[in-house]
Amino acid sequence: MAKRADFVESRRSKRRKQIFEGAVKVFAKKGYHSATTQEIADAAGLAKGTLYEYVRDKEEILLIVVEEGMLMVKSEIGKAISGIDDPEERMKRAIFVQLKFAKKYRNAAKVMQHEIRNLSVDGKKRLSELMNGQIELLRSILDDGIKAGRFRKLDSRIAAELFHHTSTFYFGYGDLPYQKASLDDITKFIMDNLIHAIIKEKTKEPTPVL
Amino acid sequence: MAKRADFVESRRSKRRKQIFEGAVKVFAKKGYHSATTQEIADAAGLAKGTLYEYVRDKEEILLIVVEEGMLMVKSEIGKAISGIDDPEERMKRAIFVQLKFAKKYRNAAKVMQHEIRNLSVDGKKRLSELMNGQIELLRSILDDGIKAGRFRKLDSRIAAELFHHTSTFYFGYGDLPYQKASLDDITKFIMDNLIHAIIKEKTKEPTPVL
Amino acid sequence: MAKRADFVESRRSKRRKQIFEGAVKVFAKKGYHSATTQEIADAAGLAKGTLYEYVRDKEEILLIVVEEGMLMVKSEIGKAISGIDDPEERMKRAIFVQLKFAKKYRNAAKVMQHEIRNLSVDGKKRLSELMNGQIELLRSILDDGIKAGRFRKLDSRIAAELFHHTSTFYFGYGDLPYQKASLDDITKFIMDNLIHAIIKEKTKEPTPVL
Amino acid sequence: MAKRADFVESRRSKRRKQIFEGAVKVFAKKGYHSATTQEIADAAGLAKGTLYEYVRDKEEILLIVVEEGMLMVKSEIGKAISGIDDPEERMKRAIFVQLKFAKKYRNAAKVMQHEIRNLSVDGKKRLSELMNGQIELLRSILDDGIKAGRFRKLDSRIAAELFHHTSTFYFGYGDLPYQKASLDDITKFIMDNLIHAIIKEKTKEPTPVL
DNA sequence: GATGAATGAGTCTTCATTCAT
DNA sequence: TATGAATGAAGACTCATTCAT
Repeated sequence: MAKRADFVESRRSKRRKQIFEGAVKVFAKKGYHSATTQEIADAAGLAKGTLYEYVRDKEEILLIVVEEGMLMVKSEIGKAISGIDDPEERMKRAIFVQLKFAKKYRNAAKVMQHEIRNLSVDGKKRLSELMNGQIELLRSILDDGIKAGRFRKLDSRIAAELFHHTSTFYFGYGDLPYQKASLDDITKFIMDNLIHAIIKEKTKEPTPVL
Repeated sequence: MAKRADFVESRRSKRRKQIFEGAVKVFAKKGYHSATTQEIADAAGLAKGTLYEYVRDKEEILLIVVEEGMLMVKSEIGKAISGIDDPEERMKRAIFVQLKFAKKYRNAAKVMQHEIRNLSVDGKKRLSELMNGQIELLRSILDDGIKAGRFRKLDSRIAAELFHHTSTFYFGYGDLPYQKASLDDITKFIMDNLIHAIIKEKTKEPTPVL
Repeated sequence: MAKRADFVESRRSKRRKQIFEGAVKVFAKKGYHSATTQEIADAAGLAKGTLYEYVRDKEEILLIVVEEGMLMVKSEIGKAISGIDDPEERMKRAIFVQLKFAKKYRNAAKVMQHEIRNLSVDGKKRLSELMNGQIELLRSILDDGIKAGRFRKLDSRIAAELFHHTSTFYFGYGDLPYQKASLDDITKFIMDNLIHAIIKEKTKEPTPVL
Repeated sequence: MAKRADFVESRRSKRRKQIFEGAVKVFAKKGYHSATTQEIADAAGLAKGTLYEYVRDKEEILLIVVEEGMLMVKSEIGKAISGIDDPEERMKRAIFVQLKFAKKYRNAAKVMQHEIRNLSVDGKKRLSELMNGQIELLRSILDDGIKAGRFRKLDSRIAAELFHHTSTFYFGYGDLPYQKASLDDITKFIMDNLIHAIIKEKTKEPTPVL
């Protein structure tokens, strides 16, 4: 039994958690570039030097934040749609999870939306796979719905990307003065209306005369 | 005839244009924070000191970029919908202009989407008004369509904000490796499908017998 | 008759006067280093470029201020002591002129006291001669008084330098929060007390008994 | 025993000392404004970044220099007059300490005299208290002497300020070409002559005839 | 002569990263 | 491992001086 190694590993993961939570707070308030490693270390309850024991450089901190956030959403979506068969319901739930996540992890979400572009090429690649996984999940839901004749015949990949993006919009909402709607109103709007973009309307066929 | 003043003014606006174009290039490639004033000056064909003759600080450069971009879109939308009455057509054209703009001024658009949050409170306020104007334009189109019974009865303000945001999504598209769709495909998708989120489906009323 | 040359010369001297007055205002408020040539030009009612028609560089502006100021004091002292014979009276008047000058040209005085050290070696030499002339004037008054048995036998050169410096103290007075005495009180103090440092006291010889 | 805290504190004060000594050298040679932080850091034997670990900004460096200098003089004066009762002797010693200090810390003194005006309002306030303390010390000596009938009845506050200033004159002496007297000669002059400005001359009272 | 736009060298200051303890 | 002092490269901004008009 690799008790020693386990102990080491558990400390590492505890530290990563600390860093994630500290960094989310700081990034959300000041953005990636304006945040200093000192502030992140403080928020994480670590010394600046210690930070660098667990992280190659500042970019890796951003990567931790984004990855950790993605994994959380993905896992929650998985739970939310398991056991559900109806495509429309599955789609709605998947979207709803993203919106719910935005409320709970507003800061991480904000960071994810805005700071991805600050990553290096390598960082983007590493992240791209995660986002791709999430989008493919949405896509599979859409494809099922199309096959079942419940959704419009559309490019499911693009639709998935757009839906994914729409929920990120929701994440950063409120930063600009003109953005005054409540998050709940936006949720409702998306669930009630945007969904029509994909659902095939049941056009009431004119009942035959006679 | 204030010839002198005119000359001075025309030079100022020429310089602002130079700065706009230089800054757009640099911001698009490196983002606001990573761009240096030296790089912007170089791209604008000005000396660093000259830059500061026309701009209070780095933030004002960003503001110029965003404002100029907004004004361009606004003016193009205005032209595109003038003389058109049909709400659906107006809406489609408004969206199409935004998408077209994204192709032409890809860099400015990218900057607008990503760097707004880097503005100071004052800068955000100044910008917020511009964005608000644009959103209100979309909203009025939606309201007309709702009144005419062509659009679903929905919260037109939120719808306008979402549409506005959706087109900005399009702007930054392509930055991440997984984003492989062509811009034309996305345009088509939005025009063909997303529009259903607002259009009231024409349930074919049974034509009256006789 | 060199009319043309005269005209040119009169404009030059008019400009120097403008520069002197503008620079005094600006230097007094901000000090030599913190003053910009733009501010000086503005205060002088000239364009920045025009300033450089009359002045080699910024240092020469300081030189103009200091020289002009010195010449003014010197000329006023000359007038004040002409026709007076009593050494004590002459000394008092010389000092008084310096103090009076300080009230009238407070700004120039402040500048003179503080910014001389900012001059280049050449500038210092040029100025040093002027100050030296003023000190020698005081010294000659002191020497006369010593010869006449009215002043203590002291190193008249050092005494002159110290008196000269004492009045410059007066110039900058009030800049620091603790300096609360009125200028008039200080004048009175110097005239009434400091003068005893040089005057030979008439020790009342005990009148012989009988 | 707070050994750790002590160690930290001792390093801080060691660094402040280094900065004080480096800055004094540089300021004395070039003045506050012309000195660069790089030069100061070099003179202090620190990296530029390290400088800013111990100092908020350039102004604080000046403040350190002036404060440290003041404290040194104050402490030396205290030692010099302790145990002495005769007012004239106390006054002479106080002055002498200032003069002696000028020889030993010529550079610091020069800086103190010239650069105080470059301080911000806050800096001036902070410093003003220190100078005030020193002046009040001189004043108390003067007041004692007046009460004892040894000094002329004069405004002791103004006298203290003037004496304080007179010794600062001595500090910067030698900068201008015309200033050729030796420091020792000036010391002698002040001790022998300037003191008469305050001392009440002993008019030999006729000894009562029995 | 007068002007003020243009220039770029020069400065302060910040902050990611290293490393001795 | 943990720490935080030390480092210096990098960047925003200023301003004396020049020069085309």
